[in-house]
This record gives sequence, structure tokens and C-alpha cells, in this order.
Amino acid sequence: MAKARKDLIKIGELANLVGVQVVTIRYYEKEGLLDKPHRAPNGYRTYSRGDVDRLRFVRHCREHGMALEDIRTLLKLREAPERDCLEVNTLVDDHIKKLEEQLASLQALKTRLVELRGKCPHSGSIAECGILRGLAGSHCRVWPAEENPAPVS
Amino acid sequence: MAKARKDLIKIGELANLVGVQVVTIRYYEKEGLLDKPHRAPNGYRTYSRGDVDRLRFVRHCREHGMALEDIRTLLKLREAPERDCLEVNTLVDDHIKKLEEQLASLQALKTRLVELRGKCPHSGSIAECGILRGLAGSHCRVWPAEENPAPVS
DNA sequence: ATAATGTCTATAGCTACTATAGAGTCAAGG
DNA sequence: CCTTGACTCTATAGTAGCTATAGACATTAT
Repeated sequence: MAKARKDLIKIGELANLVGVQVVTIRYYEKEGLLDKPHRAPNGYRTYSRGDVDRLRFVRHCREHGMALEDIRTLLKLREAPERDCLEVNTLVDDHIKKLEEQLASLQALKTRLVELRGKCPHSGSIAECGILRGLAGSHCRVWPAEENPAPVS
Repeated sequence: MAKARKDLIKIGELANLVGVQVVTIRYYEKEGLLDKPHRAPNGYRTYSRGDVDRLRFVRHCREHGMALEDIRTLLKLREAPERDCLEVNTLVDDHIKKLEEQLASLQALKTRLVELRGKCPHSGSIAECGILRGLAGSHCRVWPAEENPAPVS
């Protein structure tokens, strides 16, 4: 009949507000990043201000490249304001370290590939192509040690 | 009874030679990156020298961060030695461009996160933690424009 | 003979979503 | 009142590049 409150919004409005897709919101709910929302009598999900904030938090974390698992942890920590924020610092430090490793690995990859690209500056036949030869040869390894399987995977 | 030739190897030996897991070889076969190998009477896959080279080529490409789709293309090109190697160059150039984009995006991410980390240098209560506040606030966006959804996904 | 490997197939799981199908709900226009 | 379109619902499958698991044979070592 009458809507309970006028600051309750539907999933599409929430999606627009935060800039995510509707399906993504439902996915976050399934993954436990968002609480199960209230449902209108017709079964539609209804969200309030707090839900908007929470979703925004999740998105900000994702924009920083954090894994959903890490975000779950941060959300839990956020709900315990009396606790020490050392854990937060540690988590962020670890994430920065991960980013640094990725950066170093990508940089090495690029350097190696640019070098390889230099082996075939001009257009010629594939039989003579230095790039393919480079990729075939065992000297082409990016990583010196066998036990370091490179950033594959 | 007698093995056909002694330079035929089983899948485990191939895996050891190249440094990949057995399941990965079978996966590459399913994906069409490796030919369907001969089978011994007992049904075991048997590989020869050429198969080792091909697998090594695939791995080198993967170590350079190339997608299986790109590798498929390179493998096809490799089998047409009379053709112009322009396509190879283009593919590699594109891949280098992709790596550069990834690098830039990761670098921006890291810069932003390090800055955020600086907001909570000391251990304190979560309620006051500048990191969580930063992640919650809308000023925390890494990317200025809304239509640039950041390297999420 | 038995136990430990190695191989086989087929299937499910991983991350963070995205896409699709099929159905129900709601507001506006004719 | 009926239809059209936009929105919502659930459930399932697909993406990349593997990895893990189960259950069944084959081979090798003790």
C-alpha cells in the first residue's frame, strides 16, 4: 500500500548510485559481502542508506585490486571499531607487497618481450623470424630458475 | 612387446622435461594447442621430440604472459614458414601494449594504496583508522571518471 | 602377491564476474 | 482493459587457465 519509507531503493537504483551492475550486487550478496536485504511484498530487494555505503566500500576496495576475501576481512574489522587497526595495516601492507611483485614481474616480462620484438624489426618471412625462434629456443626463458614458474596462472 | 622407438616418451616424462604438470599437458591437448598424440597399446599417450619442442614453445609464450588464443595463432603462423612475419610482429606489439597498460594501471593502484596506507602509520583503534575511512569515502576513487570502471574484473 | 606409482577419463572447483533463459511485476499509453 | 516496455526475480552456464578429485586400469618395485 504505502511504502514503508521513501529512502528505500530498489536494486537498479542502488546499482546506478554506486555504478555497478545489478547482477554484481546479487553476486556480492551471495558471496556474503552484502547482507541479505529486506524484501518488498512483491519479492523485490529493498536497500537503505547503509547498504549504499557498504557497497561503495566494497567497490572502493575492488578498485584498489583487493580480493573479495580481503574485503570480507576488512568489512568484519570495520564492524569492530574498538579493536586495534593493526590488522587493517597488515592486510593493506600485504596487498601493497602483492602489487609490487606483480609490477616487477610484469616489468620483467615487458622488457624481455621488447627485446624479443627487436629481433624482427622488418617484415620478412616467418621462416627467418627472430621472434618465433626466440620463443622456441630454451634461451628464451624469462626466469632463470626452473622452480620459479613465472607469473603464469 | 617391444617399444616402437626409444625416443618416444610418456606424458610424465614430457611433463618433467618441460616443467609442467601432467594435467596441464592434457589440458593443452584438449584446447588444441598440442596435437592428439599417438597412443601405446595400453592407451597411454606417447610423445616424440617434436612434441617436446611444441610444448616448450607454448610454455615460453605463457611465460611471456600471452593468452592461449594468441599462442594458437602463433603456432599456426609457425607452420606457414613462407608467409610474411608481419602478423607475428603485430601480435607481439599488441601484447606489449597490453602489458604497458597493465603496468600503468597497477602503478596507479599502488601509488594510491601507499598514500592510503600513510593515513594510518601508527597502531590505534579501528574507529579512527584513516585507511578504512579512506576506503569508505567517495574521495577514495582511483579513477577520476565514472565511465572508467578501473582494472576491476 | 602386494603396494606404490603412473596413467586413463570425467567432473568440479578456483576468481570475479557476465550472459542467458524464462517468468513475474509494475507504470504508462492507447 | 490491454499491451508494451522496463524492471525484477531465480537458476544455470560461460569466461581463462589451469588445479583437484574420484574411480578405474597398468606398470613397476619389493
